[in-house]
Amino acid sequence: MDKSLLNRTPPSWAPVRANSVANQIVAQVREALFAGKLGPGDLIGSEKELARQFDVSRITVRDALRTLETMGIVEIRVGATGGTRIANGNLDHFSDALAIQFKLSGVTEYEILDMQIVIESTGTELAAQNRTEKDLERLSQLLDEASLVLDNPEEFTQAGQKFHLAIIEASGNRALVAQFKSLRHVIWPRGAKRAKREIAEHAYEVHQKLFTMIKEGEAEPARKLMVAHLSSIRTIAFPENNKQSSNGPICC
Amino acid sequence: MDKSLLNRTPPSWAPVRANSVANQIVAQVREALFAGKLGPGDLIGSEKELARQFDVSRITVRDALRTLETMGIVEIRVGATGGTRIANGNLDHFSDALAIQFKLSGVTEYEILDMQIVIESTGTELAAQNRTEKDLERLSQLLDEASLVLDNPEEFTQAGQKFHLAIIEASGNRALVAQFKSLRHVIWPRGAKRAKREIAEHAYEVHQKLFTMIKEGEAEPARKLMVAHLSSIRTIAFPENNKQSSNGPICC
DNA sequence: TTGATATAATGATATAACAATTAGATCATT
DNA sequence: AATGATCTAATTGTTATATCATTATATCAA
Repeated sequence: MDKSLLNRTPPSWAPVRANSVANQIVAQVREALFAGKLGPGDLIGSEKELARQFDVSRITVRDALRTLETMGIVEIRVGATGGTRIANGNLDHFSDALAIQFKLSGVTEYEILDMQIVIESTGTELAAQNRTEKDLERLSQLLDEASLVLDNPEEFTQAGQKFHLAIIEASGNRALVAQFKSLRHVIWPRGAKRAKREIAEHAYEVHQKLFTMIKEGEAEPARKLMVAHLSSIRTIAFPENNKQSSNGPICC
Repeated sequence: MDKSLLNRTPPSWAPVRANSVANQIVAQVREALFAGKLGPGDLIGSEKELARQFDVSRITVRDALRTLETMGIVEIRVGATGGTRIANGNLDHFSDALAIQFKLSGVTEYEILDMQIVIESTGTELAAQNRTEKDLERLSQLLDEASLVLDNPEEFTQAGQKFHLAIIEASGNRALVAQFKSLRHVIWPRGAKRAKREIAEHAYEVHQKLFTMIKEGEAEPARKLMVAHLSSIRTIAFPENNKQSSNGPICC
């Protein structure tokens, strides 16, 4: 990296902010990452060093680093031996970002609910095909935990969510997990809807069946059961608008 | 927003950076957005105003704004009547962010390709169910455009991608559109793969069939054809690794 | 009415300084 | 020698002040 790489006199027609010095630094680090010149854990340098290398002020470097940090490209640590390093991937950042865009774009709850059914049923099908022994252990453990809190609506709901996530993770597709997480926050934003005892028992039974199907590799039955399960949850969570999705039935 | 909302003396056990003043400002704006107190287009204020409101320096405000901007929550404009506003959703920027995270996380091409097939086949199915007359017009128009550039690999590829996007948009589910877009350029960053004449003709025929099925509401056939179509594209684009996805067949 | 110009608001960048945090070195004590 | 306290240097976090570049609006002249 060298200051000579910075274009201090960009074409006049270009927007200002896109060509800011800070953004040029961001672009350079990004490109170095995709070119394989930088990888997770690599030290980029301290703010002072970078300011000297690029021949810009610390403020400008900070702007760039803040952007890179928010993108999840770098991690910043304070103190001695601190500084900026290439981050390890964290897909949760992306899920958060996508969730924000849903909010800003005015995507409705129904659209998201429909997508949840799509993603989660697919994940269930894949889980039945690809689950490892470790996945099964995890699912079994979560089932046990849930069985202990059947009378505690809040904790049971939480345990149930963990179970659902564990199923998706058992699919073996991290891209799918990332998309799933981006949709997850929507259903229970208020943490309000709580499962009463009888409802919890029913959900627990379904979870047990799902576990068996996934264990036995019964992909299509597992998928169908998950679709029914989620539709049932939707009915409980959104009783006021129990009409079918405006888009008609989703798959199957 | 008021400076009294900033916690200047956080618990000593908490990590430093998470409690930085700048990050507290970020959190406040974010929460205001999700609480509905702020919406797209709302003016947050200028750096100077915000610095006064929060009783912090301009630099600190800038740090926060830069983060919010990278998150896609705000848009910043320079000049008179400039300042920071809550952004409109922009999903296209995210493929970049997602591609970076996939890269850093070591997510494989296969996981991404599988996910693309899931999203796109589902979108096709929904399009056959929910497409409007306007959607059909758009699709028809794009078909016509593609037919004119069968001999121009680059333009045909571009037209084809537009057609695929239009199908997804015809699904009527913006969350699905968002997820589609987020995966879209992850693998083909430069629109590199080009279709030769015979391949283009075949793709064009498939697109025509897809159009007819979507028009006639034949959801399941349309889905299956799209899966086959994408698998075919994958074979062309990734001939070296034509083995089946490590996770086994996806759905259907 | 139109077009050029001045003005004021705003972000972008620079410089200097101090505060808070952190890892590692140093040193005293047992 | 081991241990714990303390010091030190490096680094990010924050503040203050100033200047430059950009941009919408107002003003004014033709």
